[in-house]
Amino acid sequence: MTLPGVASPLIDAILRPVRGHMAFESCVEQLGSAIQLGIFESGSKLPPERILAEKLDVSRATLREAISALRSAGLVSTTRGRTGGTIVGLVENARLPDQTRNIDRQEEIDDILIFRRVIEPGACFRAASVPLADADRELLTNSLAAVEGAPTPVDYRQADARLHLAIAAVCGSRELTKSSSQIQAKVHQFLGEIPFLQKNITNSNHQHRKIVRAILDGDADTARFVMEEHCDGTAALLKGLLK
Amino acid sequence: MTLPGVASPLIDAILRPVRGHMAFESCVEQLGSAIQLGIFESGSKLPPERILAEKLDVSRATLREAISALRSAGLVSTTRGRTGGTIVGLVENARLPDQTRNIDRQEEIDDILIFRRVIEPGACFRAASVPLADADRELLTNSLAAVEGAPTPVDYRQADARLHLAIAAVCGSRELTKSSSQIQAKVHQFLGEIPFLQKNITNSNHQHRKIVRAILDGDADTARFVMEEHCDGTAALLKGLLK
DNA sequence: ATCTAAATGTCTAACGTCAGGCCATTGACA
DNA sequence: TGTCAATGGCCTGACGTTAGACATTTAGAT
Repeated sequence: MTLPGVASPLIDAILRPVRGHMAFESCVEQLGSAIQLGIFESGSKLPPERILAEKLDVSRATLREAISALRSAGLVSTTRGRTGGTIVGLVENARLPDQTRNIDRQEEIDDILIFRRVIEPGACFRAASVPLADADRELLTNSLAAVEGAPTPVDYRQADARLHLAIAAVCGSRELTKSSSQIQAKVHQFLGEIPFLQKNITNSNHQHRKIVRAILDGDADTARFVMEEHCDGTAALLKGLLK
Repeated sequence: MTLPGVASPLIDAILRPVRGHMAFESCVEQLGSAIQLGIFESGSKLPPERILAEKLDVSRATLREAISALRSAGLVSTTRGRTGGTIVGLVENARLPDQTRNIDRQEEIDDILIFRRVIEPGACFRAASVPLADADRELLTNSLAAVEGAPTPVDYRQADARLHLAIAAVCGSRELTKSSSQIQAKVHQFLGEIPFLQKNITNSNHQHRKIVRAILDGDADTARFVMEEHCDGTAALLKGLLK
């Protein structure tokens, strides 16, 4: 299935059961986000429909419609037969049917940035305050390395989202992870609409390193403080460039 | 409708649109929680079905089934005619059909307490960091007064939940408010299962006062720190008494 | 060659939900 | 006293979702 790597421990964390109706839309959104955030790596296979349907807690029929939509959008392709399955394509092409009405948009941006400013520093503080399992420590260092080694802007943004998600995931609260994944999906979407600024990346990388180091060292205050600055930086950028 | 007071500014905040299916269950949960948290005060009338259905974004048929369930549970009673409506009954009687399977329960408690420990201190910090409108400041002082003046344990727990929710609400993020209301509903449910300890209440009241004062004074660090202690106190209590 | 396993593809009956209209009841107001 | 407006109560047709059974395709094992 999905190749082992930074992504795979996150899959189970991000694939929370869809709640009831809107089942189709929610599936498209979750799978689409997961693919665009690189939780499912390009070229890898999605789990079999029956398994995926179970994880998302929807019927296979509904899941299939969602996959069909993703296929129309060019995000995945499907083959049949024994080794068949749904393969994640290159993300560059794809554009999910815009769901964003421009009304309320400014409000939505403010909303998510406030929420983020609460969640992410809090998650850093928590992550640094508790003893972490080796797997968690490794997840963090691998995620950090992936961000720093990202060759292209698209890869960078995906790796960045995964790092942030990983920090939430090691806290051990499903609800917290869920909120973080919502946030990453939205922020990722917004970041895709502004130019890629080298200066900002350099700065972010510096902050990422400090955050991960502080978490691994158990320095909760520093982890939280640097994440606050990091969030403020992104917020300023988005507010400035996205009007 | 609902009497003016601390509750009414919160109604619109907590009544977020239900998403699609599970529509019935979600309605029961939202309305039931709102009633048990005292967002709808005892003896007051719910908004007319047509209005409520619109706010919850469900069909009237579905809403009516939910209300019918609440009626069976003894939470509300309904009268017809021009001045008819659905009246909120005394909460003491009621017991929503348990939705909690005892499996996963410990896990659920840990999950929500971790989430709370992130959300609530973060919300305090945020609330103290931004200039608050007069209405917000008043909401906070009124909510605090309601907690301190609560005559019975049930009232106390309701008022407590509302104070916490109010702090989140003044931050101005719908997502944050939503998370907080989820947390309050769960924590309120758990608190209802442990004895009412005067010592703990005295301590909590002291912390509440400090928190609200710090928020109103713009002392973000203090607000956050005291809320951290407050959450830790509740967490310790629940973990100790709820096994 | 043939069989088996693993995956996608397809169909159907039952159910929950929706939108909207109409009916029944009751108090307020002219 | 009679009318009206606001409210809960009820019905119908359409649609999305579910659960499960069954069909098809393909690669490997026998």
